[in-house]
Amino acid sequence: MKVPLIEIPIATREGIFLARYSENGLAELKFPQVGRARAANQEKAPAQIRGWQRLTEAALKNVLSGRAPKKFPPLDLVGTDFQRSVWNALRKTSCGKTKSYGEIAVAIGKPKAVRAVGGACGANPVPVLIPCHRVLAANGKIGGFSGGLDWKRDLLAREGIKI
DNA sequence: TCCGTATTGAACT
DNA sequence: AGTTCAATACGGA
Repeated sequence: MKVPLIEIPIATREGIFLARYSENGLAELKFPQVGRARAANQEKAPAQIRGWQRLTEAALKNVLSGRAPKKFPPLDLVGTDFQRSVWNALRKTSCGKTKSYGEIAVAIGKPKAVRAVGGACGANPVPVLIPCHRVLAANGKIGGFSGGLDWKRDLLAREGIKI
C-alpha cells in the first residue's frame, strides 16, 4: 500500500526542484521539469516535514554551489538491498572527487557488478544529494545521467571537475 | 526467463 | 584513435 508523498518545490537559481517526502524522510528529489512543477499538499505539511524541507533546501543549494552540505535531511529510500548499498557508497564520495562505476562496485564488495551499479545509479531517487553525478566511466568518459548529461557536466564543473 | 543497462577491458580495424 | 564484442550482476516484465 502506498501513502501519497508530500511534494514541496524548492526554488533555486537553476530552477524549481521538487522534493517528495514520506513520513520517514526525503524520498525523492526531482530536477526542474520542462513542463509544470506543481506543488501538492504543501499546505498540509507537518512541522517535521517543513524542518526536513529546510535541510533539503540548504543541502541542495550547497551542492549547487559546489560545496559539501553540512547537514542532510533523513532519507527514506525505497529500493533493493543492492541499490541501497550502492546509494550508500555514493554518499561517501566527497565533494570535488569522482569515482568510476567499477570503484563503486568494489566498494560494495561486488567488483564484477559494474553494470548493475550503473543501473542502481539510474534508479537513484535523490540525485544531487546522493552524488550520482560524481560517478564517471573508468576511462574518464562522462557516462550518463538520469536528469540529463547537461546537468551532470554542470554539477561537476561547479565542483571544479573537468571531463 | 529474457531483455536492457548511466560498464569494462581487450581485440580488432 | 575509433569500433566491436563478450562477460557480468541486477531489476523489470
